[in-house]
Amino acid sequence: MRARKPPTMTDVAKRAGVSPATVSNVLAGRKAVDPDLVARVRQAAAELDYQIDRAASHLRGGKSRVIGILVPSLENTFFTSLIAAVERQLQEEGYDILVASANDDERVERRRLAALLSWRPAGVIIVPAHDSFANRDLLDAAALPYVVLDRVGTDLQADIVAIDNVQAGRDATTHLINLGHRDIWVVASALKLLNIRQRCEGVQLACREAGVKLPKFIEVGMTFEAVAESLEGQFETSGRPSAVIALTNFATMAVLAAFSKNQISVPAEVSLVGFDDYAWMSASNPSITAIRQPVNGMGAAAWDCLRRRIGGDVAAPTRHELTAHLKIRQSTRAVPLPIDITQRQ
Amino acid sequence: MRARKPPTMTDVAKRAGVSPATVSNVLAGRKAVDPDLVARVRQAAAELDYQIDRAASHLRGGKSRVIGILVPSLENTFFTSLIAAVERQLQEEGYDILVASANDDERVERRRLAALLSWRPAGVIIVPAHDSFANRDLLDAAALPYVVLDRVGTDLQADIVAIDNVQAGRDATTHLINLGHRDIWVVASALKLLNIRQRCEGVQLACREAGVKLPKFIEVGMTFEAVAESLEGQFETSGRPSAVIALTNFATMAVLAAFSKNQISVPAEVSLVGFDDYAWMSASNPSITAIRQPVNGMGAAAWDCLRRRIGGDVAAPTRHELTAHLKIRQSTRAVPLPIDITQRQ
DNA sequence: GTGAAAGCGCTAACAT
DNA sequence: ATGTTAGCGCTTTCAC
Repeated sequence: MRARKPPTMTDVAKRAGVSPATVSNVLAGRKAVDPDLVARVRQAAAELDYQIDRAASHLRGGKSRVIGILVPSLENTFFTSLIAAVERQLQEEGYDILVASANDDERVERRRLAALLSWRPAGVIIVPAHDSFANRDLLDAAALPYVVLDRVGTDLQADIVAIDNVQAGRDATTHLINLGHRDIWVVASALKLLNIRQRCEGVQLACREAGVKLPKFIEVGMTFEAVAESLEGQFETSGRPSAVIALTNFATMAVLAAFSKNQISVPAEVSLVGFDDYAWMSASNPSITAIRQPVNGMGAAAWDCLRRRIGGDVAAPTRHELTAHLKIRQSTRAVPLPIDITQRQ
Repeated sequence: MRARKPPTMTDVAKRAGVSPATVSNVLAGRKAVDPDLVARVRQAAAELDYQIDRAASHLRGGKSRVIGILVPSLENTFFTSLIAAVERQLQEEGYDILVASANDDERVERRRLAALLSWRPAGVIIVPAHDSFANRDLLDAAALPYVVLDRVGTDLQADIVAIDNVQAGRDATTHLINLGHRDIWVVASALKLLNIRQRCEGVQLACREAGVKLPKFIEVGMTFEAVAESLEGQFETSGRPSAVIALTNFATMAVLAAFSKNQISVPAEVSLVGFDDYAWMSASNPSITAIRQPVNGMGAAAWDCLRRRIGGDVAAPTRHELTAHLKIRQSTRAVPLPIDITQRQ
């Protein structure tokens, strides 16, 4: 199971009766080579099951064909879907991906990023653990192309791919307002992340546009238990909302769990708009109305941008903003009672 | 954003006034070095933000500190959780992971595997796309350690980490039988995968042990629509079961969706045991009784095994079989009517 | 169009 | 204990 060393380019060259340089040229298709030699080289390579050593190729050539991908967590489907989308694109062009998780911790992120960089990848795609993105200095120092996904500070001088979070928040809210909801709660694990704040902004915007009172924003923590507790506390002090917007896929699950625990029925008693669109949301009963982020589009856009940079594009950093779309299902419905117009503010 | 080259070991050596070899020894902690020089080297490295070039290190040293991970799909949470578990272990020991998806296609798997191997990783962890695992020849030819996860043929001469699928199927079934269920359907996207067949075996075993009639096994396809159609067809010809066991997490979702579409209430009308335990299953209403695979344990076992091999262990291939545990929630409940004893066979 | 030779950044053997 | 040297497998001038 160990020991036997893979054939080298020199082995192939000997077998084909040519020089290593020619083998290199044939296999990389870099220079014009006599068709006869091409055939001999290809056959020798096939016979030996030759596979180029990418590390050596990289070392000498300075070009690597690996991309580093660093995400805050590999336990969150949103990030792994992003990785899936990127991998789908990359592999077609002969690239591979080094994947690492920051485990939601900026110090871990720094360590993992350094590790990825030590492979001298052709580029990096990163979803920062925090939107301050303190570790970008490593990327800048490494002087390689990178794309920042999803969580992004405003003033970042870098290529960015994100969704229009304000619009996403606005669409969700407008949908609920159109259904007659006036008492909306907005729930997120943490309100400090920029993309979450932007979603909140969109919510407020929609309310102001409709002349509806602003919703309550609730930060609920990172575990199902914490979320249930927060919400139960809110129920006691403020009664119950007519609708809830959950701003992440985790929040969506946690709110559902809390409702289920408190025997609050969706959508009969409370409507729910979730975030991110995953299979379980359509399987769930009721199926969940959700804001669907274009994960594939984001992955494709990131790679598109990165490839251009690797190719030498030196244009100013770009910001790709994709649009999230509301997928309406069963978890939202019109408020059953006539709207009390005096509630408007 | 490009151009600037990272400092090399020679740069560090010059700055510290020592030889490159000493820098190497200090940084790798391989040989005893004078504390004074150690300090100088470390400082020089820090000042230059030196990061070792792992490709070069690998080329020269023959040891790589990358592990290739190949899974059938990156869209399935089960596989990405496995990756997360492995990454968590690996990174602590300075390893990184190259990740690739076979996209459920053996030919793609072959290409991706070849790509991973061309990095000459220290080892490979693979969940084969099919349990025939035709592509293992590539791995054997590469003569490097690898661990096969989850989907495994019986006679495989390799290190294997899997769960006891028979036991898992048996536990699910026994639970239902104990609740009085006698008319059980077993649902899977595809019945040909070995681990699925083993789960089915466990189901039959439990039935025979309890003297209960064997369940109906239904292959339902890979999309929600296909699953709903299959099940609806079965309802027409065979009526409805009192309980369903879904043998994968996808099947679990799809069955739920089909029930929801046909307004079949869980668990009032039908009990449901799902497979794999994910957050949404506890958030769902009703929460889903499920067979929980020890994903972290599997990842840890795989790395444990692989690391030993990398370290030179040449013992005979081992098979690590972990146990899946039934997590009982709300989607299963006792049949409401007294059991008709005449139904027993 | 092809080959010879140099060298990418590092580590392991050897010499000091 | 440290430095010198050679060379991992490849690509890239530069001769021919």
